[in-house]
Amino acid sequence: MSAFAERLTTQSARSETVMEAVARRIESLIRSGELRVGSRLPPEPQLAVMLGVSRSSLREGLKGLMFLGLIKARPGHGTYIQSSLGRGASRHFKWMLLLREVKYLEIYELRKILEPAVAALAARRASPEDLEKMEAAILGMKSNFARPEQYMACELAFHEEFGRAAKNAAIEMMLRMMYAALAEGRRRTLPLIADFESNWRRHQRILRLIARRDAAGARRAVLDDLRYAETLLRKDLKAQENFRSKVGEIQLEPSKTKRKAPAKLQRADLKQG
Amino acid sequence: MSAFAERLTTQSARSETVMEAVARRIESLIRSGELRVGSRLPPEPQLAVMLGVSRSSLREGLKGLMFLGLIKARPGHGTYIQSSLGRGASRHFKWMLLLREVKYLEIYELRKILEPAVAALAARRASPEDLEKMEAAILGMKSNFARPEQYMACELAFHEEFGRAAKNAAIEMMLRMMYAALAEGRRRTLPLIADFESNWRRHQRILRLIARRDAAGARRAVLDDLRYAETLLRKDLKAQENFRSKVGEIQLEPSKTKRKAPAKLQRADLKQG
DNA sequence: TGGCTGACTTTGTCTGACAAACTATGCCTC
DNA sequence: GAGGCATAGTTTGTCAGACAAAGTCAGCCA
Repeated sequence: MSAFAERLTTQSARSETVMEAVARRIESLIRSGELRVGSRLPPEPQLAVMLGVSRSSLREGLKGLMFLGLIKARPGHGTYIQSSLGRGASRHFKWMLLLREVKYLEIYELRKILEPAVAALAARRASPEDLEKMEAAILGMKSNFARPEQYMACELAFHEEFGRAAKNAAIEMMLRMMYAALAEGRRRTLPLIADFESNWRRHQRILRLIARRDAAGARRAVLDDLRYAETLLRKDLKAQENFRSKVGEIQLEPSKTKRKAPAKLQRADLKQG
Repeated sequence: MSAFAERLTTQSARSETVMEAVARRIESLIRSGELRVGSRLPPEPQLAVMLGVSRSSLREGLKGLMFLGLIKARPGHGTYIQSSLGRGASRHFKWMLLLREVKYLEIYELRKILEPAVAALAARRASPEDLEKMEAAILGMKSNFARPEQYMACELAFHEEFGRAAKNAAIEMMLRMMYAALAEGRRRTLPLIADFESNWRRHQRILRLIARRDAAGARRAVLDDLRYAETLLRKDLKAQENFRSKVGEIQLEPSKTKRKAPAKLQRADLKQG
C-alpha cells in the first residue's frame, strides 16, 4: 500500500558523524531558548567537554556552522551566534553557478517572477529610511559612471535596500542570495551594463515609482529593467559561445592562468589532481 | 563625491583564514575545469601538502564545504564533489526560522509569489516522467490519510517534483530550500492539515490542471491552496499566541541563567540532541 | 569458480602543543 | 590623580602525530 512512502522514509543508515551531532546539539540549544542571536557560545575546550567530543571534532562542526554564516568566531574573544540573512547561502548559490548546475538565464527567469512582486510590496511598505537609503545608492551610482567597480557596488546596495523595503525577511534572504551570487560572478554581469547611464535611469525610475507608492508602475518598471538586462545577457552568451567554438581548440593547454595565491598557499601545485 | 561607494568597498581587513583559503582554492580548481561534479578530490594528506596547510586545517575547510552539501566524504573511499541543489542551503533557511529571523507568514507570502508562477511554468514544461512522478506522489498521499508522517513525506515529494517540473534549476533550488525548512519544522506545518482528504483533493486538482497544460488554471489552483493553508496557519499562530501569553509569565527566567546556562549540559549525551 | 582473509587506502577522531589576537588589570610615569 | 604601557590571562587558529573505522582489492585456498 504505502510502498511509495516507505521508499521515501528509508534513511541512509550511515551512522551520524560527530560534526552532525554537534550541529544538532547547538540547534537544540537554540530551540530551547538557551542560545539566541548574539549569544556567546562557551569556549571551545569547555564546549568540547560538555558535548563529550574532542576539541578538533567540535571545531569541525563549528566550522560547518560558520560556513553557513550562522556563527562567527572572534579570536581572543569568543564565538557568537550571528544574525545572517543569506550570507552563507549565497556561497551555495555561487557554487551552483560554478558547477553549471544553474544557468544565468534561469536566474533571470526567477528574477522576473520575484522582483516585480517585490517591487509592488516595496511600493506599499517602504519606510522613509528605506527610501533614503535607496536614494543614496542611486546618487552613488550616478557619481560613478566612470568607475565600474564602484558603480556595481552601489547598484548591489540599491538592490539590497530594495529587497529590504519589502519588509519580508524570507524574500530579503532569497534576493540577497541571488544578488551575492551574481555579484561574485561579476565577469558575467559587468559587461551587461553597456551603458551605465541608461542603466542608472531605469533604476532611478524604479525608485521614483516606489516613492510614489505606485505598486503597479514599480512592478512594470522592474520587469522592463529585467527584460532589458536579459536581452543583453542573451547577446553576451551567444558572443561567448562563438568565441569558445573558435578559440576552444587552440587554448587546450591546462589553465596556465597566473593566479595570485595567498602567501600561505605558495607551495600549492595541483597539477596532478 | 563617491563617499557612498568608498564606504561600501571598504572591506574588513581581517586576514583570511585558512578555511576560507581552502574553499577558494577548490573553487578555483572547479573554475579552471580541473574538478567537476563527481570528481574525486585528492586524499586529505596529499591535498594538505598541495595546499601547504596541515591536515586538520584542511579538514576544517572541507567540513565547511560538506555542510553546504558541495562535497561528500566517503570513509575509506574518498571525497567527491557533489551535485546538490539546495541541500545545504535548506539548513540555512531552517536556522533562520529557528532564530525567528524569518517568520512562517513571511514564507507564505513568498510562496504566494513563487509557486503560482512555477505552476504555470510546470504546466507548459512538465515531461511525461514528471507527471508520472507527481501522480505517484499523489497516490502515495491518498493511501496514507491515516499515517501523518508518511502522508507528509509524500506531500514533500509531490512538491519537489512540482518544482522540478518547471525545468529551472534556480527555481528548483529555491523551492527545495523552502520545503526542506518547512518540513523540518513539522510541528508547525503538520497540524495545519486539519483534513488530509481535503488537502489531497486540492493537490490532485493542481496536478490535473498541470497535466492538461492549463497554465492559468494551475496558477489559480496553487494560489487557492496557499491561501487556504495560510488561513489555517494564521489560526494556529493565534492559538499558540494565546497559549503563550497564559503560560509565558510562569517560566519567565531567561536572563537569570545568563552565562552559566550551558553548565547544566555537562556530560550531555550527544545522541539525544 | 567462489568465498574468505589479509594488506592497503582513506576518512574519522583524539591528544597535546604552540601561535595569534584580543581583554583586562596593574604598574609606572608625568 | 590620570593616562599610557607592559604583562598576564583568555580564546580562537594552526600544527603534528597517532590510532580507529570503513571500504577496496588482490591473492590464496577449498
